[in-house]
Amino acid sequence: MHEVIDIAKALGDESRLRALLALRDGELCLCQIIDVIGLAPSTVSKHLSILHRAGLVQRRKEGKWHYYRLADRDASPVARRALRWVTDSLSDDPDVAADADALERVRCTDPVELCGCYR
Amino acid sequence: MHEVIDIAKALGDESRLRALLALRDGELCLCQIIDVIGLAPSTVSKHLSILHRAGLVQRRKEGKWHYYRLADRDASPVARRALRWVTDSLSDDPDVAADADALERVRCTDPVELCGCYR
DNA sequence: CCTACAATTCGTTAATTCGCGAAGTGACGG
DNA sequence: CCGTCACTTCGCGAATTAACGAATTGTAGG
Repeated sequence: MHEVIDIAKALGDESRLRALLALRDGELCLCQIIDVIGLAPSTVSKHLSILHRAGLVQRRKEGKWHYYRLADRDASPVARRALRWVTDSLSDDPDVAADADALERVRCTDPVELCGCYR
Repeated sequence: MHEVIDIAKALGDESRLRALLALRDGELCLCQIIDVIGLAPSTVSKHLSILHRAGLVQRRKEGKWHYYRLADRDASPVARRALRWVTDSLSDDPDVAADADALERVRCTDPVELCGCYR
């Protein structure tokens, strides 16, 4: 019961949905997500940690960068199904499409250069 | 996007999940749901209206009774899928099973007698 | 009519949540 | 070491939400 509640709560926020959908095409460093979402680093970090605790997202540290990706394969059946629900439901969403455009630009940028989310 | 958010928010609450699952086996009058959930009538009414606005539940008035049922067939594809997600995910949940037991007793009671939720 | 009853709406309070900036961690590069 | 950078944790206000009881709506029976 609580797993479902945690997942549903995690999905009940626009910023978190946008972050999730941004991860649809592969893992991202937090600063890239910050760039797409456009909120304060601490805020985005918290959102991702909520998604992580709900089992929707996995993290990987590499040096000072923290990479996030959809849990997908490693997720529980309940989480995996929730993930498919949101990604399918929002595949044609205009906001998600706009984020995808922004992401494309972000992906073409040198990661080191990109992490100017603090500047 | 907003449909997904409304649905996810509606599902991110224990009382609402319990109410939804109680409707799994067919429509119920509000007072029956109140009896199962065990919260104040005004609170349960509000929960059901949230589920209704999210498109997860439908209402039907008959005299002074208001019956609720899962939207299922009449729901949008997004809502229908969410409904299947929760009902499947919680099919073995102990709390839901306990509510189902309570419901069985409720269903065997004369509806007129049962609506003593205010007494 | 008038009362009783099912349900909803309203107003309030307590708890949770979202956002931020400031301070703290931990890794890398001089 | 020391500073810098990426990120997280902490602590705070503002906004949202869950719960209740009181008041309101609407239907059915005396």
